[in-house]
Amino acid sequence: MRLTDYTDYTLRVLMFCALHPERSVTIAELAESHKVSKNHLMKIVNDLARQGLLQTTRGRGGGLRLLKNPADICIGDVVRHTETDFRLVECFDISQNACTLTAHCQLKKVFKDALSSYLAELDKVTLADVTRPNPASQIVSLSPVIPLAQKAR
Amino acid sequence: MRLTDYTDYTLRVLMFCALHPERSVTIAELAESHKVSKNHLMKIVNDLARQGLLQTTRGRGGGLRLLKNPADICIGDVVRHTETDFRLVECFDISQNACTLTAHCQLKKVFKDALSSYLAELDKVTLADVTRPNPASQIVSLSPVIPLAQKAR
DNA sequence: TTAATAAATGCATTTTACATACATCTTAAA
DNA sequence: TTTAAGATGTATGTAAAATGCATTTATTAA
Repeated sequence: MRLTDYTDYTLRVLMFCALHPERSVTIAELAESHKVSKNHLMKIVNDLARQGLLQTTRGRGGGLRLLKNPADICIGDVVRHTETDFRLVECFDISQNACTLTAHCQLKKVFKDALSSYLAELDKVTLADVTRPNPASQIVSLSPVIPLAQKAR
Repeated sequence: MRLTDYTDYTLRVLMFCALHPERSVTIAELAESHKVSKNHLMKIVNDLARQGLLQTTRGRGGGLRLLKNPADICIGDVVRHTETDFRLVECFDISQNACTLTAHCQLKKVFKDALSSYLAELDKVTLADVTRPNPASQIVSLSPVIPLAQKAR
């Protein structure tokens, strides 16, 4: 039970854009700073653009910009879009339900409730929440940022 | 984001045993009735035995028996054992944390909370709960069970 | 004591989703 | 008109999961 890198990177792209609202961010820049395949990011960015979350402009000086206010972008919704396969137990998929315990099988409901609960938790949080510096992170940022900057080869 | 078949089958094995407390259940029987690889079930059964949930006896007349009361077997605990990879976002794994947004990254906590919430929901339910016939299932069981029985070739 | 039955174990193979790479095209700006 | 950016489609690589195969060990009944 794990989220895909796709979801992970999607959130990072959004966060990065949210942290640089004053300028255009390029895919190349994101790929470099996060050490991810450019091609992979391309698909992610493209999907986000189709969803209306990002504005993309091609050509020199182009790049990405958030189209919505970070406070209006809900993490739960992002994850619902990126995670395509929420199949939890076989009974979920009615078309190939081979469960011979059907009469007794209440697993469906149990896992459905658990998933709802999971997503409900994510729904409480917006992009603004996860990009706003918090007390703990302030401590981290006291240390020089040079090592991190150097990492971005 | 999906559970493995391993988890799915594990729960089915437990349910099947819980539904037949009066006798020994064999792996061959489970494999046939659930249309699953016997080998796969062997590993599952073996793991359950190691966890102390099942008693296994080899040889003629052998098979499986639940060692605990179904009401004492919590679905959340079962899933915690079978799902080995709960990695949600990269930051979860400190050893290879390459997140350059660390100072601002509160994703960790968000997904940790969501996961807790997910498992907490599963913790509310026991094996006894999911094997006890409920009103809805009674309706289902009104229809003849012959088609399902025939399916088990 | 031997044949049959059932689980235990280790290794090999297949499958599948995900990730990555490659190639080509389109758009826009300098 | 060249360069920088994203768009798109296809192909390949990869790792985890699932399955298959072969052998061993334990138990019971004939």
